[in-house]
Amino acid sequence: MVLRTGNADHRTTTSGLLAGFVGERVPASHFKYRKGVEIFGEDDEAEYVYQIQSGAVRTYKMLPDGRRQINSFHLPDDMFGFENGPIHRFSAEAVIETTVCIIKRCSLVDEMAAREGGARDLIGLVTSNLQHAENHMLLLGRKTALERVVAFVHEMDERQHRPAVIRLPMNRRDIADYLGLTLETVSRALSTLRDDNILRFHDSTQRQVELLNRNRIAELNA
Amino acid sequence: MVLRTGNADHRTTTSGLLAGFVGERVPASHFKYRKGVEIFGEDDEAEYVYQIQSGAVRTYKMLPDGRRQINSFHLPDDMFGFENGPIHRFSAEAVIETTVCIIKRCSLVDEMAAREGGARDLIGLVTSNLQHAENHMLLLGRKTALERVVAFVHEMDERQHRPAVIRLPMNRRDIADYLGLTLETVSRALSTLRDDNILRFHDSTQRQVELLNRNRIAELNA
DNA sequence: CGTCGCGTTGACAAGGTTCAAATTTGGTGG
DNA sequence: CCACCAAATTTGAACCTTGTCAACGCGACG
Repeated sequence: MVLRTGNADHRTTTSGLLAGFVGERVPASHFKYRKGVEIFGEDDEAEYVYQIQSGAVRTYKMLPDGRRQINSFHLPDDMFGFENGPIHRFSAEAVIETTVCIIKRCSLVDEMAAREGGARDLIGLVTSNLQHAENHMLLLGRKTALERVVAFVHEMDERQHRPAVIRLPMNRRDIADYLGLTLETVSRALSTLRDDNILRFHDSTQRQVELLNRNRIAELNA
Repeated sequence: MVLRTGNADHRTTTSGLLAGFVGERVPASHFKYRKGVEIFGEDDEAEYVYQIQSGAVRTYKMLPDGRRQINSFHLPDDMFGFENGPIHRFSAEAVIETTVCIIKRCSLVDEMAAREGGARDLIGLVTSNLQHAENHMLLLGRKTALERVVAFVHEMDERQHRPAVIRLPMNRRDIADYLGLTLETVSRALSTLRDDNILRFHDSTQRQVELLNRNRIAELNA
């Protein structure tokens, strides 16, 4: 089975793809959102497509009683908010202070459709999201708490290109709502991994993680 | 990679969503798969796209130790197996005896791309899968066992156009692997719904379900 | 210097899983 | 036609992983 690291690989191509448009024929502007601010809500009109310049965004769905499921985290260069229909199917919020590049959805779609191979790129964009969702369903439906947390740090590691120290922009509750757990369970799993010398924290807020044993991580992630 | 032709009943006709294409310029044939037979495997070459004529198909991913997550069930007229890349990201099996219409992936994609608005249709196809996956992540990450089973019968009810009696082609284990539960938990939840007069079984194998109170179902499904 | 947000940890509860057994059904072969 | 067996489903009981509730520590910030 091929190891698919979320949609990180597609996302990088995506940024290049978008670079070919923005500023040439598709108007774009920049916006800044402060920590915790909503970018768009479920069922809002899908007017814009977003690309992150700095910061981090969570997209999520909620149940009426407040239970929340985060679909994905978006990091610099990632696009989000692309919809086929006229309505957003989920909400988006800034996890920390975030700068985004905003493109009008209709102009992007028109331009892409007109361009040679543009349709294929758009399908690739949606497909990479679908691929991530498929992997995440397997995680949510069938993995243990420890496996989920391992998968999470692995994903973050890959998406930050295996840095010396992973920086987590989100808090434990966000991680929990992404992994279908409680924040306490996430905390305990991370402590277990720390005690097993698989990772180490580099700051007092426990948001900077060094992976001490990527082999074990990859093993546990199988 | 293999197109299993062992029990094939080979013809060349057309129906359903693809009627606009198939038989005109895109060659198609029909195949029959017996209960439990694999249609394609994860990482197989994605040579064909499939549309169900009769029967039912499950698509799923597996972990090395055998844990399984079913992404979705496909019923008559549904398409499945469409990939952007050259490789299937999951496996597909016939839940019961199933007849499918098979189209070569490359010819379908070419034809769709050439056609006016065809690209949009393809994106819509992928998007509807993504939408289902997003809803399913919410279910897997945040819903209780009873809520999941309610959501399942609701989905089956809708997809069979609210029949007098829902016919479930899949067994309890399939339902469990779709909902991220065990087959025992699914059975217990269905028994609870039966005891609460929300549904009733119409046959000895408990595969035919009558919904006695669609309002309660819709409520619980919120 | 008090408060608040965030994270960790402990004790306990509970929802779901595991293991086991009984029942039913459908299929197969004698 | 009947005996036998495998597969599917239900149900019970024990167990365990995860959730819930609470306490505590720490740093940031007004």
